[in-house]
Amino acid sequence: MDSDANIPGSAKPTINDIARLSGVSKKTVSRVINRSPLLNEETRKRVDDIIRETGYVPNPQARALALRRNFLIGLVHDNPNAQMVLGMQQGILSVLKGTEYELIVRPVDRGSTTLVADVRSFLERQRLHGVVLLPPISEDDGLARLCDELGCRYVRMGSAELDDAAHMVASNDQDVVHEAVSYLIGVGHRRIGIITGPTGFRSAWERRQGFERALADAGIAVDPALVVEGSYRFESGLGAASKLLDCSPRPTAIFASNDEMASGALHAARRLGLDVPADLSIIGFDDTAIAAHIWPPLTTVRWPIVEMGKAAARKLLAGTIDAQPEVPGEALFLSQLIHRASVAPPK
Amino acid sequence: MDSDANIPGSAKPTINDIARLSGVSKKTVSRVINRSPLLNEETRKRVDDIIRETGYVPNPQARALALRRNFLIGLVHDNPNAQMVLGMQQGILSVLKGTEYELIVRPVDRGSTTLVADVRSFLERQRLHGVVLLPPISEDDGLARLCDELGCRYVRMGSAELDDAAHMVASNDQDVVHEAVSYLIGVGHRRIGIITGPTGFRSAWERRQGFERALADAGIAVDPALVVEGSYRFESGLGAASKLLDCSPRPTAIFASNDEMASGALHAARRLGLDVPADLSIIGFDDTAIAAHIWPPLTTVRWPIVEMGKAAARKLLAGTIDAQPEVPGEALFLSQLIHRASVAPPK
DNA sequence: ACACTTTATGACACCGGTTTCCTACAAGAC
DNA sequence: GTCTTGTAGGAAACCGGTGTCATAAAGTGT
Repeated sequence: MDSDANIPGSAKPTINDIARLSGVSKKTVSRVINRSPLLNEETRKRVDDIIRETGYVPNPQARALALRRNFLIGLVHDNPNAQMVLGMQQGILSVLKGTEYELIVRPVDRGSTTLVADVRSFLERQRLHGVVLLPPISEDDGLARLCDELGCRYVRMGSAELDDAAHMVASNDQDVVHEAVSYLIGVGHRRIGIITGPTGFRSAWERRQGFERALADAGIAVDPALVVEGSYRFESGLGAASKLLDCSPRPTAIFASNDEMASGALHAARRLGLDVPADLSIIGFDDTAIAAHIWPPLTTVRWPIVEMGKAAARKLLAGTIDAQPEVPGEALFLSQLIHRASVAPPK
Repeated sequence: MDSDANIPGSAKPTINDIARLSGVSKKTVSRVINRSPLLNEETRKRVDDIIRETGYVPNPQARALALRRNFLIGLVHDNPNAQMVLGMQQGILSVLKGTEYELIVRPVDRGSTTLVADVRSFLERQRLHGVVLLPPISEDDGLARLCDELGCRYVRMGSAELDDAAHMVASNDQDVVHEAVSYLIGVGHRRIGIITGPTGFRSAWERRQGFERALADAGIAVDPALVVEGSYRFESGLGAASKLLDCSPRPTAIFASNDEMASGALHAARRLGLDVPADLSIIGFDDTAIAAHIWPPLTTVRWPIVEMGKAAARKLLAGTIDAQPEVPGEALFLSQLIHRASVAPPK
């Protein structure tokens, strides 16, 4: 059978071995591998059998050299949220599994002035098949242009539909925040604070927009004192919530633009002796592990992150041999409000 | 200057271009690239200047083919702890940064019967420079043997020093748990429960061992009823803690073998109306984000995970051009007990 | 002055695929 | 029976590096 496939030290078969064994030329073997249509069925079968018998697998390095293109998908990110990055990886990898593509991870510095140059040299060197850009750097149009210029496929993850839907996998942040804040209003809250994400982040802007729209729709004016900027970090949530809870009259509910800041807000409330949700309702965003495990369990918004990763990978593989059917309209994913125990009617 | 380096469409220079421009042979350029010692200083400089001027970068695919070895480090894992996986990635990547190595991520199924075969085909295909094995699969000797057989460098991450220290980056789980439990005993606890990790995991065994040794050293007998197995998941922590708190006399402290189970235990205590730490002290393990953000902030053990990642990468790069000085004795890393607010003397 | 290293470099094959171009042959048109 | 036309498959060059070995020039000892 696989006589020499497992003998340690025995070299792996190459395309030449297969050609010799099946009595055809390299090129014909290559045609078999690449499912060329102009091939005699009988020849194909003969070569195919040899390939199976020997356990031959084409050498990816040689292919990459000849094709000037690697079977690698890059994940370029600058995102501190471990769960998000890993969720993405998981989604992408689940689609890549069984194909000849592999995932290569490239964290970058958003702050760096050489960001675009760094990514450029990475893409040029590795000749990736495609890249997935995670927020916040996915919001950088310069990177998208770079990919276009380099002929590298790309998908941008984001919190809102952008113009180039072809390259976008997005979630409906604004709408779901609208829903969340409307829900707070629905249970009776009128003074609602928001801890926003940092200025310049699309996600921060979208979420804030959803917040303001919900208030506007309910005929509630936005009190600027109830809008405090955070940095998406725990400490900033703690600080921002303290500031909000100093206002008078005190807000009865807070929407935090991510879970980490929401848990900071929870701590701030506790320091003031406030009970959540009796004295203060809190809603977060992301549904990280912490949301479910904190006390009280946090009402929050769940991003279908793994699904989005799958969609991104499918987009990148579209048109290749390994392509999976692309689900139509899967550019926009709907986040979901997860009801737990951090919301109650105001006293 | 870099006349054609940035003209879109202009092909990237190859080794042939450099050879032609500097009037030497390909081989000599290759020698310059690889810092060959038997090279005239003057020639080197001339070629080096051309390389700099043109912005030439060797094609990694061609190198991989010729060398039969890729400049890729693999991260093979089957670990549900996002923070741990990402921390590792971060550590590894910080060492890889600036080198020509890239990181390629490969999650696997521990359960799968084809585990070793999967990893084998992955390694054979990609011809990685080396791999980092994360627990729990790093505990599988079969994989280590496989790497040896394939001539692939590897580093195993683990929770205890194993025999092959050359391939090991470990933490002192047992000792630090001993320290943690001794600390509980020190503040007065006598009935201490443990939620262990699942049987078969080295980390679970080590932590349990540390627990038992600490009790033994204090002359306290281990009550089998106070040892409950968990699965490292939140729900199992909740369940296990409920079981422990049903015992009478009730334990006054619980050591949970990871933070997720510790937070489950916290919930169990809250359901029974128990105050942590007044009625029940809890110590966790991992220092995940949740530990600091939960209420009360969890006393726990911090793995120097990023540092361990760096060490692993340094080990894999040792002896290469990109090698960084290997810190001697960095096979064993010391975890640290982080004191927060979930421990108090028993009533 | 001679053989004998040592040093610096080049020619050429090779890694394992793909692409281009060409040939041989069979089928169909006239 | 000759002339296209189409199809299956092969030869050789190529992708961009590296290894092996040969060679010319310079240095060394006697």
